Amino acid sequence: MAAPATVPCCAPIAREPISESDAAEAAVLLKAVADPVRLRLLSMIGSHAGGEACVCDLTGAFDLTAPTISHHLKILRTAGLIDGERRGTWVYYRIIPEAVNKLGALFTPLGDAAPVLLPA
Amino acid sequence: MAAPATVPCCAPIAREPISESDAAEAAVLLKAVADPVRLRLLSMIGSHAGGEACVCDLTGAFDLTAPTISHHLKILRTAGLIDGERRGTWVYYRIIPEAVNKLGALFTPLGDAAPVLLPA
DNA sequence: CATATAGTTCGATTGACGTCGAACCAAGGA
DNA sequence: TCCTTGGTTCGACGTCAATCGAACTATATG
Repeated sequence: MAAPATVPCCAPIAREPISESDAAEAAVLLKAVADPVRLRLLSMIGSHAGGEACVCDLTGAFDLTAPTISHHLKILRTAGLIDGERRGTWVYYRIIPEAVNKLGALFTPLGDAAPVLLPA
Repeated sequence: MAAPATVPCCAPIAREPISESDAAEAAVLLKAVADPVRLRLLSMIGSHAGGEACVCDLTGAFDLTAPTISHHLKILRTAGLIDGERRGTWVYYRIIPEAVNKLGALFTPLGDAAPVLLPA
């Protein structure tokens, strides 16, 4: 049998030294997520029914003012982790799965994380 | 046959809202890794022959002074991502696989990342 | 003991980040 | 048209974080 070309050993980051530019790129994504509020926002958006959440669904969960929540959402959006769309009175945010997968791929052995994120 | 109890859909963080305390805990880990220098340090340590790297192997790769590298290593160590040990003249750092796996588990679908990190 | 080398700790500086209040824009009724 | 509600942008403030030079600790060696 064909021996596996690469032994499935460690997380990609622990297999070979990450390049300077890859590190910079990954750090942007990680910085966006390295905050308790943004982590919860991301999680609340991703796990909300229909795959999207209105800002009004989010603010209530925090002891923070609306501008602050908006600020954090903007950071997540700028990093490419979420996308927002206005429909009538409300603004709805949705997760961008590829960006989340990029994060997982950094630290997870056996690279191929399931490409599925939304059932259809 | 028994249907899978949970459909392997999305990253854990996108399956259900992360708790406030879990978010805080994860953010500590993520903050430690959300820096290009520390990301590269972690990667260089993890991918170095023997699973450990001397500080002297690391400093040369950066345009930073020794105190700064030491500072970043301390942050990684405090976060529980690496461990350091002095042997004679040099100090050797090693990755703590469980911590890295925790990071991967946050963003990777199908939870069970391979438990293997070092061949033995 | 003196000296050299490897790393860390300390103190200071500079820039980035999280937060808020106030002002502003967008949409939907009276 | 005016008012209300939902969100964002702006400006400012306080805190934290990255970096450096200088001083310090630890080990080895002459």
